[in-house]
Amino acid sequence: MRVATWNVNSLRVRLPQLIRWLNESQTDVVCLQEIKMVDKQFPAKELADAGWPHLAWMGQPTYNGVAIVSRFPLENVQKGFEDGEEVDAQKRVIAATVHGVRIIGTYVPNGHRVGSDKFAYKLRWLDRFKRLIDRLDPKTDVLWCGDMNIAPDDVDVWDPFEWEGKVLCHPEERRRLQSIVDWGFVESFRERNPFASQFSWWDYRAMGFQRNHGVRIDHVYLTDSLNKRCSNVAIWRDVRGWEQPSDHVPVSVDLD
DNA sequence: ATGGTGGAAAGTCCA
Repeated sequence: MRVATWNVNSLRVRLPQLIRWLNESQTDVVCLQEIKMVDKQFPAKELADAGWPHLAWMGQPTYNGVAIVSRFPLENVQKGFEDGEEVDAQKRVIAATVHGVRIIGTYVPNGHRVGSDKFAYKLRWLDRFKRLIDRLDPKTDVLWCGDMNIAPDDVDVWDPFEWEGKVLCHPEERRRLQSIVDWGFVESFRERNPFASQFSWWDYRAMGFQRNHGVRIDHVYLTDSLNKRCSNVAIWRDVRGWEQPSDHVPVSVDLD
């Protein structure tokens, strides 16, 4: 089973690319972020006709929005935190079980600038997500993927000196990510590529992709049982060079 | 250089 994550930056604009990429990559399940549409706009028929009929989505006007697109049935779909706390107006979490694997897709807040209200929201959001993970069992098959908006280490940034202490790299967000990982996750890409500097996002501005000014902020985390079943991790860099690309590329894992 | 480009949506907000 191939499972992936992709921040599409508008599913309306990127739908042809999504269907093309699903076919070329033969991906079975993909978690999407930034679909940027309300629920009634979701292209369920188009995706079903293309061969991915099992769908869950949670949109909002203009911003955010997450979805799961699958060849296989989705069970126990969860939309949002569903933790009894105040409902988050920003739609950033969706989960479902596929063939016994609990798949959680997230669009972690960007945080804008360190010290801003948005950065404080990002840290609160990560604390709340940690509590969601704490309610699960690390001995079960859990896959957490998405646009994490955090570069875990300096090697995940094109210029770590330029980025030091800034949003995506600040110690406070890295510490929170690590505390979630410490619950019982392995970061699938870094586990298999200890020293590789490969990126998943490049700024549209200032020729970011052409100059390879990128960061690796899209990740797939696996519990130990799933990590043992993982035979491959891929960052689909070429997709960034397609016509009218998202600023992010897909990241996939293969589970035997 | 607090810029730049792209997307939603119709003047800005967000990344």
